[in-house]
Formats: sequence, structure tokens, C-alpha cells
Amino acid sequence: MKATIKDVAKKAGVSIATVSRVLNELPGYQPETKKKVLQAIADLGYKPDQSARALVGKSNKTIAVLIPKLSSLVATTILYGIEDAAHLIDHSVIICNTDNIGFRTMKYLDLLQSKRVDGLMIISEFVKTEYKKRIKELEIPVVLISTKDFEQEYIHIKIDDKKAAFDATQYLIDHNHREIGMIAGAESDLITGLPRIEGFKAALHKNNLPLKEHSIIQGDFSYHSGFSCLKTIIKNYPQLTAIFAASDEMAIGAMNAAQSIGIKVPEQLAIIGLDNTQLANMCFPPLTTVEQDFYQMGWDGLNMLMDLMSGKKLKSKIMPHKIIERASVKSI
Amino acid sequence: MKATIKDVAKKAGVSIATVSRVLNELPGYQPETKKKVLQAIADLGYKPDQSARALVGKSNKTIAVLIPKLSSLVATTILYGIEDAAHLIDHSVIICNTDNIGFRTMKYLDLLQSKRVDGLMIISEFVKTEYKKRIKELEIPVVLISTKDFEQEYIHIKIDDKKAAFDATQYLIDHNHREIGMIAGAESDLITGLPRIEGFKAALHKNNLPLKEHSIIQGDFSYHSGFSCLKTIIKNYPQLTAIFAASDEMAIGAMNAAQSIGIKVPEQLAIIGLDNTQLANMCFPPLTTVEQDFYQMGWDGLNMLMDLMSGKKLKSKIMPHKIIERASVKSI
DNA sequence: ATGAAAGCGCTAACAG
DNA sequence: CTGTTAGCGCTTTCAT
Repeated sequence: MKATIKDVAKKAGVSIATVSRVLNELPGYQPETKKKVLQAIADLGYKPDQSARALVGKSNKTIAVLIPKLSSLVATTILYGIEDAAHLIDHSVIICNTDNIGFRTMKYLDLLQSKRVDGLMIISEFVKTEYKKRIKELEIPVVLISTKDFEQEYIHIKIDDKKAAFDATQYLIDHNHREIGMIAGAESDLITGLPRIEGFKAALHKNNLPLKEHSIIQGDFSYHSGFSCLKTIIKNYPQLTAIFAASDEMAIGAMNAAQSIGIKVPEQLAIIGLDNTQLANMCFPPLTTVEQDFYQMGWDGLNMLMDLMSGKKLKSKIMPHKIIERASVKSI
Repeated sequence: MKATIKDVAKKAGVSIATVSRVLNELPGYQPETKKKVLQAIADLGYKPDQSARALVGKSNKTIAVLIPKLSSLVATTILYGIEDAAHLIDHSVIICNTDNIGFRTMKYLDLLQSKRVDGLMIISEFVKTEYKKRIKELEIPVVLISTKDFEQEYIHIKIDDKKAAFDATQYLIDHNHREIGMIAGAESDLITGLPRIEGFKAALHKNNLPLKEHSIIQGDFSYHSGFSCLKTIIKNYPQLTAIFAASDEMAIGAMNAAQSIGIKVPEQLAIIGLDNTQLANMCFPPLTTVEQDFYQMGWDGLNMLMDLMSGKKLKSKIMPHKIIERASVKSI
């Protein structure tokens, strides 16, 4: 049978109150007593029961993360960072794979109440008003990762999407490309879609390059949309020499599409992506891209959540990004 | 303030025992009473507290999964299946990313005791004796996914690795390839490495093809090992026309390595992989491979765990595999 | 510095 | 059919 606080108390010859004190590092006992208690704990292999702690209103050391798709490399890399940081401070993480559907998300939010989780992280997902209402009832701190809340109710941690897109485009321009296309996300996606388009436009403008009619095509961040978008954009804008894709997946889709129709990358077409997932190293040629440090975002995000939980006031955080040069872009 | 069972009882004008009964669908109340209680529950938005349930020795509807690497596509796809199935029956899943290190794993096992999880799943990881000892103390059911326990203490769900490798090789042979190489996992990996090598050898043997000295090279299932193994095997066994890689990642690494040195796939070299991760569709040419339905494994595995939890006796389960024909293999 | 006891929300006898 | 009550393991007054 599992040892309880009572067993420890008996073995150490003290009361359970005292055991609880040393457990929680509260003041009020002799060093001598502490030693006995610690000894008993070790002997018995005692582990405090988190459910019991939760019941008396204490933290049960678990946080939940809402994740839109459990098999996406970007989300799972963030999750990796969260989990690592959580593990370091003995917290568990419950995953809630929402599949980006509202009903499921709401059901999870209900579940989290039953579970008394201490905090919540939301990855790459738009936070709808109905979620907020529900979260408010939960009365737990929230941090957003790789997404944001326009109403500023929650803090977030993400890159500067516009700047990242700007830098990617500028990189192409610096390599003497003048006819540049963009395979973008949806313009209606205000969080990552639109800002990246704006960054692209801003870079062209800054360098006095005109924005051609067909230079931007909207995909959905997926490999397959990248693949098909390339064929379209090549048809509509045949003189282009370089492409900025708003995600690595789309970049690689575009790269493979190009090669499938005999266009050599980077010789005839330069491609730069955005994300720097593992994929960027698993294609040929290896993809030049702008890195978002997803792992770090997860890690930092979790620590922000902990700070929030301990009552600190925090501001949102913008992560740096940087260009990783590999082989898919070449000067002309 | 959150509603408790007391609030519900008061509102419905019954005792908490009765509320508990309808909550747990136990017999012993008039339909009439039930209706009132249900109404009160709905009005109050009451959600039973899982910590309190756990404390009285009931399930708290959470299971834990030990996962070796949170950013690997195969593991996260399994996790996806687990999570989906768990969600359907209102269970939560706690992730324990072990990074395949024993110390971390042991620490998790400790944590799980504090959390009173109801069950444990282990993905793609060898179950060391020290883990077993600890797990025994937890007194919870375990199911293994995509791995196995040679001592048969735990049931598992996985494919028949030897047969899958056999079929992949046979597929190559059926396409008239006679000089076939294999990029394998480590022979010392008794769970997936060795059986796949055996399957490869068995297929050659069955077809009266000799096993050449340099026809098998060992990688570590990663993209990069596939990339470098290809270069070596091509050098040592230049007459080969086809390769079976023991994982998609290695297959794609090999494919890209081949293309990087001017070898055309599938025209000059056929490649077949094993796994059918998303990657198989994100390379060029798309990879022919043998599918393991990881999602389904996770899903079925969770249901097996539930059966175990409800006292059923179960046997391990072998999942079917099948060849997915895409474009990386061509007859000669 | 330490112990006794109440109570967190729930389930499960035991009464009625 | 329904209510009362004793815990589950822990934290936290309140005494001592």
C-alpha cells in the first residue's frame, strides 16, 4: 500500500501537521525534527498525493495546453519546450488536442475545471469570445504561444511576423532578386496570415520594387497548398526568380513542385521559407528559412505562466527570429 | 465560486448522496428525482471534481503516456490517436516526454504516483527492468505501443516488423529488382531494428537472391543517417537498383542523397520506405512505403487500456500494414 | 515548536 | 427510494 502522510508521521514520531510543514517548507520545527521526518519520507518512499492537495485548494502541479493539431511539427515543438520546462519544476502537462474545432475546445475547457489545473497555454489558435467567457470562470492564468489576443486579455509570446516576413524578403532582395513572389497564408488570418503579407509588401516598397498583380498567392500553410500554389504563380508571374513562402511546409511544397516541372532550385528559382522546422533540413536542397525558436517559445511561455501563477504582472514577449542560410537561395 | 455537489443537492432539494447516485448512474431514485437533479446540475453548470473523486479511490479519468520524443512524427501521430480516443470518453492524457533517458523516465513514474493516474501507455520505448519495478508499485494497467516487452508482462500493439520488411522487399522484387540494398536500423535494436533486417533477408532468400556482403547498412532511423548511408552503400554496392529503407526518414534522406549526386529516383534507383508518415507525401518523388497506421494504433491502444482498467484480460495485438504505392519505385 | 481537529468535494456503507 | 455520516490525504487554524 502507498504510504500516506500518516505513515510518515507515525514513523517519524511526530504529528501529520509537522510532516506537512516540512513538506511545504513552512517554518515551525527543529532541525532535528526535520531530519527525522525527511528520513521517514525517504524510508517509506512517500510521495504527497496531488489530488488531496488540490482538494484543499492548493496547486496540483498540472497545466493544460490547448493545441490545434497534435501532429504538426510546429505545435509539437512548442509543446516539447513547454513539457521540458514543466518537468523541470515537477509539473505535469495535460494535452488538449482541439483539432481547431470550437465544440471540442469548449468540452476541454469544461474538463479542465474538473481537473483543477493551475494554468492554461494556448498554442497557435485564435481565442474566440466563447472560450474567453469559459476561461474566465476557470480563474486560472493563461498564456498564448504563437498567437495573440487582440483584446489584450491574455499575454502572448510570439515572433514579430511582419518583421520576419520583411527580413525574408529583404534577404532575397539582398541576393539581387527583383522579381519576387510570395506564397502566403490567408489574408483573413489576422494573426499570422496578414502580417506576413504586410511584411512582404513593406520590403518591396522599401526597396522601390513594384508589387505585381500576381506576385502574392494565398495558400493555407500546408505542403500541398505550397505545391499547387507554385504552379499557379509560375504561370501568372513567369518572370519571377525568387519566392518567399510563409511557412516551411509551403516552401518545400513549392520547391518540389518546381523540381517536378524541371525548374532547378536554387539555380533558376530561389526559395526562402519561414519557421525552420526539422523539415527544412529534410529536403533537397536544404531550405534557407527564417527561424522561429519554437522550443524556446514553449519553454519561455511556460515560465511566464508560472510567473503569472505566482502573482506577477507580465507583459507579452516578442521572440527574436533569424535567417538560417542553407542552400535554397542563391544570388543572381 | 464553483458549484459543488452540495449546491446541487440544495438546489434540487435532495441529499448529496442522491446527487452522487444520479451522477454515477447508480440505481436508487425516482425518475422524477433524477430530473430535478439533472436540472440543478445544468442550471449551476456543475462539474464533478476529479480530485475529490480520486481521493475516495475512484478513477480520476487521466492516463499518462511515456513518449520518447515529442517532436517525432511517428510518436506524435500515435499520441494523436490516443488523445482522440481518450477525449471521446472524457479522459485526459498527461504527456511524459522521456527523451529516452532513464532518469527522466523514473522521475515521471514517481510523478504519476502522486497524480493517481489510472493507466499508462508507453510509446516506442524499451521497457527497462527498473521501470517495471516502479510500475508494479503503481498498480495500474499498462499498454505498449509500437514496442514490446519480451517478458510478456505487458501487452502491446504493433505491426509485424519482420513481415512488413519482407513485404517491402518482395515489392521491390516483384518490380524486377534483383540487386537490392537495405538501409536498416541497428541490429542491436531487438524490437524494430533486427526484425526488419530479418524480414529483408527472408525475402531475398525466399526468392533465391543472394545476400551480398554490402547489401545491408545500419543507420539510426534518422533522415541524416539515411542520407549518409546512401552514399556509402552506393560506393560499396554500386550495382544496386533498389533500396529498402527501414524508416521513411531514412528513405527520404537516401532519396535526397541520391538526387544530390545525380542519381534519378525512381529511374535509376527505386526506394521504398516504412512508416508512411506525412513526410512520405512531402518529398519528391512521393515515397512508396509500407504504412503503419499509427493513429489507429494509438486509438486501439487506448481502448485496450480501458478494457484492462475495467478488468478484462487481453492479448497483444498485431496491426496490419500495407504498401502505399506512390512514385519512388518503378519496374525495371 | 508541535499537535488536535476541521474541512476541501466526493463516494459508500448504513439507516430509515 | 432517500438521507446521514464516515472517511479518502492533505493543509491550516487554533491550542498548547
